[in-house]
Amino acid sequence: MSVSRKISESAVRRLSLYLRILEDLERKGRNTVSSEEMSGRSATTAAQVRKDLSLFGSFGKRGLGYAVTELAERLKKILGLDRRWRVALVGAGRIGSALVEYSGFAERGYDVVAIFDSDASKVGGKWGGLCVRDISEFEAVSNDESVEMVILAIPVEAVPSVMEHVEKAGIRGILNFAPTKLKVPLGVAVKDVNMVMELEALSFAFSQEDGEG
Amino acid sequence: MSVSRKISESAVRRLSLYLRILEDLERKGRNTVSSEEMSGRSATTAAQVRKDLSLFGSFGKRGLGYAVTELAERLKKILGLDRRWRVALVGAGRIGSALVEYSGFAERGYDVVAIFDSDASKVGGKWGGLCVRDISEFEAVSNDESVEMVILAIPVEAVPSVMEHVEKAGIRGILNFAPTKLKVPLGVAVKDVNMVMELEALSFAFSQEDGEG
DNA sequence: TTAATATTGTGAAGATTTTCACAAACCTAC
DNA sequence: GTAGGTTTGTGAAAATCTTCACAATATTAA
Repeated sequence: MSVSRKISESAVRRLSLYLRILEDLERKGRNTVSSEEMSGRSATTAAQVRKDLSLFGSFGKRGLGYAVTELAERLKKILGLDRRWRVALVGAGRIGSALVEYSGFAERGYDVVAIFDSDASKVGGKWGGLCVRDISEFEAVSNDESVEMVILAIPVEAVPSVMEHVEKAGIRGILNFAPTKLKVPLGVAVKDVNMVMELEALSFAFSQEDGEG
Repeated sequence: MSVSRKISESAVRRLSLYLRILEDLERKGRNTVSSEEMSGRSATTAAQVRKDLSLFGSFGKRGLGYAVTELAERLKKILGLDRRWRVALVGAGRIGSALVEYSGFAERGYDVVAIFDSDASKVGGKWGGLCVRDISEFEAVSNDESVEMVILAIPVEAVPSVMEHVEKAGIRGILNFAPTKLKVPLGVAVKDVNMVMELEALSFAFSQEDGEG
């Protein structure tokens, strides 16, 4: 089953959501689920659910629906969750702290195996069993530890110098919390998380309402 | 200038990004900027920039480009940033802590004016000048404090009971960090922030690469 | 004033995503 | 085995979003 089609970002996002729904159903002991029910829980349409899934194959049974456990397994595989990922955190600040302590990452297969900072007062400190390393050691350590992805929780000013290390180390996936668009070589995937932007979308929605009617 | 068209989510996201770029240019003392230059800094095309802006009016000068400061002001107004917003934080945990300490919110006009939790050991504690209140006080306090938006940084289990309070208080904007799709009445805007989902998109990108070629 | 150059604003074309609608497939009951 | 009810998978249609391409407009220089 080779997938040569390009899958849209929103489709991937929905797949994540479907997986979460399936895992909930699994906990509740459900065996099968229809696209109709999935759509009800995910703010889409049944047709959308079926179309999304059909991008990767034919997982359901007509007249019956989808086998919860089996579909969950398939989605995990599709999303690359049938293995563990080795992740490095860069930036031992507030956000970094919240992330490292958050169990959700480990549950999903993402293991934080190294933490870096450039602040001398933080380097050497222990964070949940890990020693905070100086950013200058990034290439060496991330190589030793087979780091595959990086979580960037640093201020905008620090981005250029940190990105040099990250590039040199050949990292190909970045979860970026810095409110700036990263310049990365081809083949490196970046996902931006920007909470201010989300709030702006909320106040935009309000402003629109008020401006009309 | 009434805007009856529906503006897409991605367009709003780009507007936020344009604003950030403009503010950077402003700091650097630039007076004008072309759609070409904006596109270079925002991973879109010049045509996209112009189209996005033209949804709200005609802000540029042909042959010259856009006046940096003026356009920034316009965008602020469009995004509802020409005023301050009163925000309540629900959930005095790790994520909540990181958010409250984060200066970016206040800089953009979002003031955290109340903090709530259901954990008795947290209630009464001081958080950056604010007293953590019990969630049962939500309606009363958020009414007194004229809360307009809520940041939900609570575990999934707590969502239903908290949402009851939020609904009753008539809140119309929610920034949701809980990894579940909220059920909200019509007219309530929700933005989801889900870091695990973003990581899943990254590992999906990797898995696709590996599966091909 | 006119020519040369730059850059916007925007219809129209193209691409992508979502929805529709229905044949095909499956289950249950009798 | 057949009828009746359900639900998938998927082409085709509709809707939405992005890119193209160029007339319109502004600036500068002579």
